[in-house]
Amino acid sequence: MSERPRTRRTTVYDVAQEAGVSIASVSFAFRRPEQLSDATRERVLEAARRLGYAPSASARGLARGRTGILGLHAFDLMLERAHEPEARVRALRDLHSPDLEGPRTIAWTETDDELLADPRAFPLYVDEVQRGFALECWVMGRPVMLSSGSDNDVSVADTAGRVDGLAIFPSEGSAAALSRFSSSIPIVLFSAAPAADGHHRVRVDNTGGMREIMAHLLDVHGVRSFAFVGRLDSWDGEERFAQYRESLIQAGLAPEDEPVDATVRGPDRMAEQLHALAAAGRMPRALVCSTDQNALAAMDVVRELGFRVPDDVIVTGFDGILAGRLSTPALTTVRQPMEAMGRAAARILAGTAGPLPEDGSPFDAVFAPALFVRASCGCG
Amino acid sequence: MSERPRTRRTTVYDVAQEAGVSIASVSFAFRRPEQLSDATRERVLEAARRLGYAPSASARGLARGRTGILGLHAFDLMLERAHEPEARVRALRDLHSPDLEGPRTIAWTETDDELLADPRAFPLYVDEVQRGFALECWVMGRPVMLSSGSDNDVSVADTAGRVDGLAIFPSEGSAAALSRFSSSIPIVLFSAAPAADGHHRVRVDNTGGMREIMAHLLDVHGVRSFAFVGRLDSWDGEERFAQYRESLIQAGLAPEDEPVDATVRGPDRMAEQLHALAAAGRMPRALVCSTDQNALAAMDVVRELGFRVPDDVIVTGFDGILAGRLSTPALTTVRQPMEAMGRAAARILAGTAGPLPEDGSPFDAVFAPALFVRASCGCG
DNA sequence: TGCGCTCTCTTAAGCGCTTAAGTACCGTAG
DNA sequence: CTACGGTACTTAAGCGCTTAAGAGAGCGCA
Repeated sequence: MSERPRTRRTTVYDVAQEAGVSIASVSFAFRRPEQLSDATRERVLEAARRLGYAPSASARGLARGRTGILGLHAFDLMLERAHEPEARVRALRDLHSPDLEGPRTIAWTETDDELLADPRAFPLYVDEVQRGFALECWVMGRPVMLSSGSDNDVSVADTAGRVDGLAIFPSEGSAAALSRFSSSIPIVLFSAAPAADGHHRVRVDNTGGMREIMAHLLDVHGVRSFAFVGRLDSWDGEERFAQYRESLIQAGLAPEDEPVDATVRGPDRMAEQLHALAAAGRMPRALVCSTDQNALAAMDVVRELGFRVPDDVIVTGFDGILAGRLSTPALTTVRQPMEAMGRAAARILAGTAGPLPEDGSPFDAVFAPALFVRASCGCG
Repeated sequence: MSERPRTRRTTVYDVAQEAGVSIASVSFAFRRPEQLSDATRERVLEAARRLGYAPSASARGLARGRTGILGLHAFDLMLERAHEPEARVRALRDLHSPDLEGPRTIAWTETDDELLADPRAFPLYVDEVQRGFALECWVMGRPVMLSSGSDNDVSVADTAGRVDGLAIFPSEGSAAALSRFSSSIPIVLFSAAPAADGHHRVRVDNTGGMREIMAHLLDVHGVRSFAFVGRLDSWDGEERFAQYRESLIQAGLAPEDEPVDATVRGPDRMAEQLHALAAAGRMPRALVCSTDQNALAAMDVVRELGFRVPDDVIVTGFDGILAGRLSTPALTTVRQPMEAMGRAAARILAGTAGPLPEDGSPFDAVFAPALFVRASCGCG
């Protein structure tokens, strides 16, 4: 441990003794100041200040039955991110090994900088949503708890036990684990399948967004050969792929049955598949990607294969993260109102989101995205 | 309220009854699995799963004497940010007024997008530090609590009562309020004055960083007329201004006594002062700014006055935020290893930062910054 | 057969608050 | 002088866990 022996925490008992009152009066001094005479209240507060009294949130939470905290949970956020720019993993380990000691200067290299300030690693979709969530909580005067963990029951239960309400970026198998808790605390799932589990939903209109992208490519650019890059392991991915296919069918084109697999974890199959398409001389005119991250990765691969973007191959994204605005060419995409979605989740959990639907069903807040036409499709 | 009547929280008693064991066994099933027979443990866990049991963190925290959470607190972060791009304030209010209701689509305008995705508002210095802090906590398997509030005693005490350790971006008057708690929980202050209060410090080498900037301007560009833009309301500001003056004196130049005041709250006096300098025909060759945010604001004003950057006036920053890389011209600045600093704070609080200095004094981790020469000084 | 040991599980005492209910006191009305 | 109501404060019972200490069963061994 890095800490010297600490003095026992100051409690209500200490303050009560110091101020010559009962512990109830100490509690009242903070929670119901109007119930005490000015003199007593001041005496108590002064004693508390003198003793460095910090009321135990655990005790308060236990007595009151709620913690006052709203939580935002992401499954394995760390791992997902650690794997992406492969170098990140190294960075994490390195920071673990050298012990910090005493007052000393910690050197820092440019390599680290390039790594740490990479907009392709931060801020991503979750970061912007998280920011909205946190801002809204602060406006309400509530602290926020951010957690990340695997989607096993224990981890989820543990998180659920710490908060009055929980917003979650769900993972593939987590829905079942989550529904279990929505009877005791409100749960908001971002971009999750409709469920009879009683949890609320905050999501973007994937169908509308994808329809806009496809309309732009079909009508403005007259594209007739497509491929979809992404995964079907999330509700967002499924909806986007479904509308992609729908749009092609409407246009009289035959969509493929499977997307080009763009996993961000494990071996990258996307490059392999794009290479295969190129080798077969069947590289499509447009790559419609499920996310901006997928799109940026796809652009790299496509260029590696000797194609120019957008001249030879058009690439589009989905989400509207900062990195897509900064890339060359800038990414044509559909932007989600991420901060607003985070805020909405917080308000739903806090119970300040307005009346529930009449029929007693949970909230299902669907946000409209906005098309941003930029250079990666040949416009702008 | 937005919530339907919720069922009472499931407790150890419920699980114990369901599984036909004592409450101690329920606790052991989670905390000391090896002390139970496989059969019993499974029976308990199954019952817990069936009942949707989420152990109360409040009760656990009370019984154990610690919460397991590390906290990061910023004073009035909201206000500070709300004031900066004036429009943000409006954005916040607007999001409060319209009630979300039932399943419905929430429209979203381009105006909002331009506002919300502005890199000059996010990510800033605190965001990058916060990210490092959160990542490190997650690596350790701990949740993070983020809070923001005024620097009155009650707010600080309240936050301190929720966590096992607290990292803080201090405000001007908060030091006194904070030192009071460092005897009961470890406290890390970012960029704070040395203090005998027993709190730890994580900071950047302001002196070294400013010396590098000044050497570059003096030696490479031969600048002989300067002004410093910033505030002296923080330790960082003080140190940077002090070294700025020192460098000028070393170069045989006479520094001014007061910086150009670049407040981000309340009326902006910087524009006024720069206008005055320009009117007097005394606009300096280089504006050395205390932060990147100050520098970006200064560039706006300088250009408004008809000067070109860097041709007429050189502008430099400090921090290395993303917005400075994206501005035109890109900002010559000194970059702090913000993520690493956030990580260091988390490790110090968790007690995994290595042994304390022999003499029992707290940690004082000083990070070396790195000079990034870009276009705003005429290089790059 | 009895003793001690291990393994498994239970009993029960808190942890530090909040709060309903109770008490003491004072001023005023009857 | 008593009755009464209001104010200011105290008493004491939890809230749902953790954990030290204890109990009981089963086992090996003398």
